Amino acid sequence: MANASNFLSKNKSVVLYGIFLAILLFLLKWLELRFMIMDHAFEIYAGSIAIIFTALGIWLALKLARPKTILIEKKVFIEQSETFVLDEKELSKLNISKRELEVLQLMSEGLSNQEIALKLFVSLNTIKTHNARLFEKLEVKRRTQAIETAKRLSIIP
Amino acid sequence: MANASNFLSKNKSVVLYGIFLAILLFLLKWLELRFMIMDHAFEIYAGSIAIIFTALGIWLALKLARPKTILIEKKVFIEQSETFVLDEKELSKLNISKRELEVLQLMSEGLSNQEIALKLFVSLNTIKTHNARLFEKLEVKRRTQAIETAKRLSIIP
DNA sequence: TTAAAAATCACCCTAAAGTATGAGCGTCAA
DNA sequence: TTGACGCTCATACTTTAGGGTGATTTTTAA
Repeated sequence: MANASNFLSKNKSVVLYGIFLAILLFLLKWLELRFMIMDHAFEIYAGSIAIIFTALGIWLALKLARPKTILIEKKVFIEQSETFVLDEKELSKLNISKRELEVLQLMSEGLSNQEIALKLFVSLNTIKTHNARLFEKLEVKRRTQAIETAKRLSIIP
Repeated sequence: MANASNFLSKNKSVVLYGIFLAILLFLLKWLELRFMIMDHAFEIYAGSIAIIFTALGIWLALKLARPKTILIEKKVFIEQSETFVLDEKELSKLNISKRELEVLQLMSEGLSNQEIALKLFVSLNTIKTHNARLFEKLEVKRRTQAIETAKRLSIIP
């Protein structure tokens, strides 16, 4: 859509130029006929043409050249929850298992160990074991630190 | 590599202009020949000069013009940490004091109550009292929930 | 100035979290 | 098949977190 109008506006210049050129040529022709200087001042004539057309070329080029600088800064505000992509590299680097990640996510939602255990149909002790391994792998001492670190590393949203 | 085709597509108008010019000149020539107005040699010469210098002008303009148009499309995914603005309305609505907010922030950084106490030069019991009030105001039961809720409400980054 | 809110701290108790160690079971690749 | 790994669970213990209550001292606002 923008291409079409763009092209038109550019072509308009071409058309204008063409008209201008025609007028100019006819003017020159008229001058020729009027003063009959063709044979005597040929160099002047040719020089004029050269200068005029050079200027025309420059004008045309500048006119048709693309706008100087278009800096489109597209700011995309998207919430983390929408944007979140799990950093699998980090995950495998830290060697965190699926189950551990699951526990970590529930932990970050504010669930207690008991609640996590109930949700995952396992015992409280199992969750504690997962936690211990998680803290070891994330090199932290508390669940709050684990959450903080995991979020920073894009392991959880 | 891509420059050549790029140049062509970008300067389609210029090429079109050249063709238009040629057609125009030939048209004029044809008119001349048809009506036998002038000597042919000069016309061809002048036309050549016009074409050459127009091309020169275009070339000059394009060559000397400022560096190619820079079109930057910058997608800025603004991170929470950069964007964070404290929701003061929520804060006053919940009636959370400055000190409590301070404790909440340190809490969210993964610090233990003891560490927070040391950092703020107060006793552990004081922190516990702050916590209790915080949990009450945020209507949560655990620090992890407090952090989760506070982040959701934009009370902490 | 005076009441209300904020900040401080203590004590006691319970609940939850975290540590350490050991072990059973299933899967999957070498 | 064997050994590494993941998941599970247990017991025992320590530490931290949280609840309840009461109290003192600043700060702040009416």
